[in-house]
Amino acid sequence: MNKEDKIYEAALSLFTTKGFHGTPTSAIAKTAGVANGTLFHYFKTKEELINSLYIKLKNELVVESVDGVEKIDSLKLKLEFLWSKSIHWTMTNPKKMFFIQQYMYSPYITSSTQEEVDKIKEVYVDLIKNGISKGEIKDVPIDLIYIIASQQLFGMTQYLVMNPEKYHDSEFMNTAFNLFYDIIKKV
Amino acid sequence: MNKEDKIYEAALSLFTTKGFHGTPTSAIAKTAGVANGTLFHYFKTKEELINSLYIKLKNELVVESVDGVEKIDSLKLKLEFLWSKSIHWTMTNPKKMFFIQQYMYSPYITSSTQEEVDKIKEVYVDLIKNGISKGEIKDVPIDLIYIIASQQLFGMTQYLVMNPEKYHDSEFMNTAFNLFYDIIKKV
Amino acid sequence: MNKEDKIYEAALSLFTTKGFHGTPTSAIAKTAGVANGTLFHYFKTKEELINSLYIKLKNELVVESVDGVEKIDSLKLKLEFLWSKSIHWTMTNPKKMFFIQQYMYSPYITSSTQEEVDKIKEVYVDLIKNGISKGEIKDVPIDLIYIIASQQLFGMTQYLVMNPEKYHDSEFMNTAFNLFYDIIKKV
Amino acid sequence: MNKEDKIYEAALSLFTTKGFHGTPTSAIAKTAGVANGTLFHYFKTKEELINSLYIKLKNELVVESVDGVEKIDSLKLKLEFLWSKSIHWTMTNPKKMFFIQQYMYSPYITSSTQEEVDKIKEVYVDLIKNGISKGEIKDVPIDLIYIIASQQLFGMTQYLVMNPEKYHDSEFMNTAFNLFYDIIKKV
DNA sequence: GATGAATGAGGGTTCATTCAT
DNA sequence: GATGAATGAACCCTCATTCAT
Repeated sequence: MNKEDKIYEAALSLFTTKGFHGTPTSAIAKTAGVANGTLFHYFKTKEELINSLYIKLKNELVVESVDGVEKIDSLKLKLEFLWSKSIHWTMTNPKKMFFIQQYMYSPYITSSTQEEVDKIKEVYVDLIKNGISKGEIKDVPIDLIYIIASQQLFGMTQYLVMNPEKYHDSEFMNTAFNLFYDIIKKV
Repeated sequence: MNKEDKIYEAALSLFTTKGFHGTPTSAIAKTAGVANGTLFHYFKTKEELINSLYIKLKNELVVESVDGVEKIDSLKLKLEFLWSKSIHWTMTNPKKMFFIQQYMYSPYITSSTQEEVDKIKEVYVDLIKNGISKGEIKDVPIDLIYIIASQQLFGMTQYLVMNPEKYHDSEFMNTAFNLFYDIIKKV
Repeated sequence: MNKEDKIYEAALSLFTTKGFHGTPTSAIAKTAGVANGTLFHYFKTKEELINSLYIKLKNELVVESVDGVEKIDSLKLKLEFLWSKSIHWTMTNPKKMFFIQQYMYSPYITSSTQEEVDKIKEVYVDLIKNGISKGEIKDVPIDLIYIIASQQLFGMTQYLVMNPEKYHDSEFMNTAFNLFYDIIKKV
Repeated sequence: MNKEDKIYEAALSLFTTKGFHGTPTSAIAKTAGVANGTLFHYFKTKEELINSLYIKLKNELVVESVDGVEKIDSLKLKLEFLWSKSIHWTMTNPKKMFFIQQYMYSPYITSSTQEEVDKIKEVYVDLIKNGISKGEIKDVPIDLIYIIASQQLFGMTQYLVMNPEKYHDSEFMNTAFNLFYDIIKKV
């Protein structure tokens, strides 16, 4: 792994377990196995590091979830595809999802980062808009749908991380998806 | 107001706007109008302060939401009562709710605090159990229901804080509650 | 015991084990079982407390050692009497002797305290002068004799505190005294 | 001089004149001409600094006193050599000896430091053992001899620091050594 | 690019002392 | 006399960041 990625990895691990201010840059450098100053070659400041990491992970989540969705026709199946891919990513990378949840509303994440991340979510917003215009999704403000859907997804991932055996229980996972889909689908 | 409460108030305001480590204890003391050392007379450490504040607010939310619910019979109405009281508390104390959401998963909140707070949620868990046994709520793991319901409520409060005019739109609020209730009610 | 003495006792115990600056006045008050402010009724400052304690203990050592010496005639026996009484006081009050040794050269003990304590030692100085003029003690500067004799005594008490069984071995104690007396006696 | 040594030098000077707690680390750094943080680059804590300094000085005293002693045959001459070299070191470095005496029994010096320093004294202990077995030194517990001999030496240095002109009075110095040697030599 | 010694501002916390009760 | 809440100056130490190598 190159040094930049080693730094990302160390930062992810330490920020989630010790918090932003509980993690000295020296500890990140040590864990990453690089010199103290090296960190500042790749990231101008500690804040730049956490913001870059945040964007990187959000992107990763979306990119991995979205890959292949265009081949599916039905809206419900598209949503199920995205939902299960997102869940899969979380189960494979629990620390990453935990990081996202933890820093989502933190003051370390700048508004410019928020804006950049907001662009990524367009993929989902378009899908919802489409669903509403086709009458498959409730005609409720898109922001609200988006917020509630993501919160719901986060809730589910939290539950699965605490009860990982359920992840392989396909009956449960089916119920779980419906718990998600029922909120937004038009009756 | 006594000095302890003044410190709580200042801490709430500063922690939500500047973050935990962005808030020097000196700033809290100054805002509270007390001497620096006084803060440490009431709270052994800065971490003890944020944990105490967290417990206090969680308690306040539950106590104020629950007050009066015992007079209601129907489960759905009970839930609506709790839901709207919770929303009401949030709209009246947006900073407090924001604080709770922001620090919920932060490493500053110790596991012993989490345990103490978990006791409070028993009120809700009992209600859900009851609903399940009466066949009014989906027979899904209680933990899951609880997580998803609270996440959903948080999502809604976020939306309302950003769009406060909707709070007085009773049609919207009705839809909103159903968005919540539909997830958990047995079909 | 009255409060002043309780404070002295607590201070002695804490100053020897934790040091002057390692002992908050609050800890002294707590150990003494009095209120924080009470300490400052009896001693204007923390420094006044340690100085008073030092003087008190030095006095106690001399007073208890000297009591009865006037009835003895021979110089050697007078010295043996003082020596064994001093050793006895140390074995009975090891903490007190340890305190004296520890703070003897510390900057917390003011020069005015040193002067006051120096007056006490006149008893011994007179004895030495007398011995020199009678040709029983080496004709060496009195200051030197005094310093060396006390250091030697301190050395012996240290050894006895570490090997308390020797204290009851009268043969050893006899040798020990001669180790002391041989230095100063004229050959 | 390198920065570490500058810090040692400043610490020695300030600790002896102002005491441990009377010396802020900031004052040490300023006197040493380095930045505040630099001190903590070399010594994790203020306590580590004083302990390192203590060990360093004790070592220095022994190393400088012992150098050359192996070329001497007679026990008495060996002792005289060590004694006068120790006195010489003290007269050349009075602050250093004062520091050692002042902190010897202080609670800042940890027991692990004491243990490390105790190893150094083996050189002297071997000499004493040897002397006892050859019948030249009194057959008294070695610990006792060691304690008393060092206390006596300390006493002498104290006297000489207060009366430095005596240091060049060879008759006095001769008497002084005998005052030391008489205690331990077998009659 | 990589290093790590050096920096110094900043912050949490302590604690001797005061004073109203 | 006795209390203990309140004070705020002072201090140890941390740590993001720089820069000469």
